[in-house]
Amino acid sequence: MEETEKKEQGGRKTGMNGEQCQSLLKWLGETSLFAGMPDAHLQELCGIAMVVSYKRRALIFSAGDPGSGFYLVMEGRVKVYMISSDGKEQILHILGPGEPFGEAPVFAGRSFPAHAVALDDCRLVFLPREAFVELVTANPSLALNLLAVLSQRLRQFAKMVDSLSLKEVPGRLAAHLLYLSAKQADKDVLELDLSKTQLASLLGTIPETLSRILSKLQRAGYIRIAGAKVTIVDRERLEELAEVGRF
Amino acid sequence: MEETEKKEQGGRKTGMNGEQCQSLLKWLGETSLFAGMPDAHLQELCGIAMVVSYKRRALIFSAGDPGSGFYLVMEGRVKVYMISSDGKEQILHILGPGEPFGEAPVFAGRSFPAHAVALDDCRLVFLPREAFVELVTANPSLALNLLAVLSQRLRQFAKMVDSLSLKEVPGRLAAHLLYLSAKQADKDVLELDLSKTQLASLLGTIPETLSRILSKLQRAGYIRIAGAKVTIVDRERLEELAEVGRF
DNA sequence: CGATCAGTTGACAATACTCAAATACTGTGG
DNA sequence: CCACAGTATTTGAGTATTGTCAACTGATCG
Repeated sequence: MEETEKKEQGGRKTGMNGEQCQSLLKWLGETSLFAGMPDAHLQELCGIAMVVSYKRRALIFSAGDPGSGFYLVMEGRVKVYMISSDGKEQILHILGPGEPFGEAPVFAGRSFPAHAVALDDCRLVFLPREAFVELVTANPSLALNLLAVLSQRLRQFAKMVDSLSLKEVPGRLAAHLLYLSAKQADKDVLELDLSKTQLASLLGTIPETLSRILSKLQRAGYIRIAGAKVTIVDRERLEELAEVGRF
Repeated sequence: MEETEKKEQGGRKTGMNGEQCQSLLKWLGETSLFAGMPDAHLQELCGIAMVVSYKRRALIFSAGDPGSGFYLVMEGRVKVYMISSDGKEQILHILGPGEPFGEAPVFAGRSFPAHAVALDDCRLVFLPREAFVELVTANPSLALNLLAVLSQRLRQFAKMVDSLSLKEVPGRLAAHLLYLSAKQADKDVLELDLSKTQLASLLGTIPETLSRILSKLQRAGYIRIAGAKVTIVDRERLEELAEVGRF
């Protein structure tokens, strides 16, 4: 079946033939969440999994929506964020292939605490709550993987809280640039994977402020900017800045 | 045995006789983490658990310490916090009886991401990692409880990030007062359970700023302050303030 | 080609932090 | 029980960082 059928918010559920199911199984087995799970359990997982597609900018869920399950990113990137009453957004996470999101309502509370939209055209795996909980119950190693993922995320949040309250924007920016640098192959030439407006939201500030601080860092000889390409000129001082948190 | 023996940082391990072990078992069974666990497993748990005492202000662990296990608060309160390079602190959590802390390193990473100190004289249960992981493996319902606790904490953090970046101090303070109000029996007369300095740190600000904003709210007729006692005078407007985030 | 949106820059305002000092509070040793 | 030392809390004056508003440029997309 290549047929697609509409799901509420623009998501499209794709039916699977046997072959597609096989490849899904293989893919699931390679995610950190399901790594090391016996094939038999992966089979079951495939049985309850649905592949859904979202176009760039499509809303995946909103804060307050009942969380009937959670998602795993296959392709594309997803933004999880909150909005203040006057419309300003704070990005909580950007998730890429292999990463799960929306798990919180599966185990605690019953609704999503934040909003999620597709940053690119996306393919996601949706895992419905009940079936998934059964699977966790039957499968301790899955539970341990999950606990590891959530624990890791708690650490990230702790760092985020720390840097929001203890560091000024230049410090947060420096830390983010170094984070990108650590993730990439070319350690000194970074490609910003987000628009500067989105980056501002991730850093808890606004585009104007980010723009000013980027030029300030360039003038001071820390970095060089060319559109979305940022070159680290003086890594030492950038590290110092990320550490101290102020310019 | 009433004997106590020193543990590194001022913690004292208390040996148990059979009767004490029974009461520990009963207590564990009543925590949300271990609620619903069969007695047999609680027995095992008791076998690996150690009760430790910390005096007020004693350091329980520091960021970077290897996490050989995690804790459960029996009596007293514990503060989990981070420190900036210039010595300012940001409180991440205040934990009371029944609440676990330090779980992250058990499942992800190997070291504590934050510091923890006793706010009062405390009794804690310490659960060593290896033994505990085995227990989780053998006991799916424990895993689900744990997942619920971590998910709940993720929600809290999300809110914290949200309010740190999207709301100003008056908004965060208002939200906190309403939170206290919701937790207490007397809905309108609140007893601040933290010193104002500590409350400032929890709200991501400094004592001077908190002090000024408290008086500002009092002058504006939102609340009345008498030492550590805060009376909510105009709940509606306080809710409005917590919502909008600005004064 | 016009329209919308992302990014930049300037002028200004607001919020919160720093530093300093006065006062109140706490706990401890005598 | 008092005196003292060390904290907490409050207030003032000044500063700094960031947010707001507005204008302008340049890119992108129908």
